[in-house]
Amino acid sequence: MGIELSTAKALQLWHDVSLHQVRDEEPDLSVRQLAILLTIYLEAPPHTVRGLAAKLRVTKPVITRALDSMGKLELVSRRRDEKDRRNVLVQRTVKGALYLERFADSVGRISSRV
Amino acid sequence: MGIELSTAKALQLWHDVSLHQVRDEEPDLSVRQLAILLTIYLEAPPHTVRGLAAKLRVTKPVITRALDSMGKLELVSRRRDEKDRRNVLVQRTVKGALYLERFADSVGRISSRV
DNA sequence: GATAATCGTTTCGGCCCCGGACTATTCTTG
DNA sequence: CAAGAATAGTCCGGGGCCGAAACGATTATC
Repeated sequence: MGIELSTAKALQLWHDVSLHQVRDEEPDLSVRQLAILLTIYLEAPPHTVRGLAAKLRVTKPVITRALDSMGKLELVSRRRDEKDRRNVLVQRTVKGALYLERFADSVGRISSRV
Repeated sequence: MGIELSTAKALQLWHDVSLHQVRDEEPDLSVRQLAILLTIYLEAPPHTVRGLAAKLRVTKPVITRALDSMGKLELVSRRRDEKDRRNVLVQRTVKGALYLERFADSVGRISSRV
């Protein structure tokens, strides 16, 4: 019921988007960072370090470091959970939403040409 | 005409594919490496270091290093151009073709669920 | 209240990538 | 044939990311 992307078109789309991403001097996110960012913005909160690590099947420091670097770019923010102060709640930001909006727009534009 | 990917579906597709890519510990390619690999396989040869660097708007060492690491994985190979021995011709390999085929298949499978 | 479990972070040594500058080789030009 | 241009590779100091392990803070268990 989905998009029905043929093999050739899938590769062409990935090629064009990757090229666009590499060329653009946007803050270059790694595959892992982008996966984390998209999970935070597309899946229902709350998001914790441990939960993200389990979902991506990576170790906790990977999440901590990615949140550090994306936090510097203000794409995400952190807040202590007051109910259980061991937890950190990862939160969305305006800049992060705009970043993904731009990204989705460029994918959409490119896909209409593939 | 193209694929007509809506903004929401574009993000969902990228999320699912990135997640799949991060989880599967396939030889982990960076965004740049994947862009180079796709360019080699989708655009018409010949491919030289200088040409790839210009197309991606990165420096030459980036291409050399990426070819080194992807060469170790046997995803691409290099050959001297006998017509002009200053040039190196980047060539496709069976493993590289299979790698991209698997990648495209997973994108196709995921897109049909988005 | 003492002990154990949980959570996020930090530390550690190692590895890879970055771009600018430089080198070696191979044409091209005059 | 000599001088310069073009090409790919290498070197260098800097920086980021990696997983395992140790750590401090907090909560749960008994």
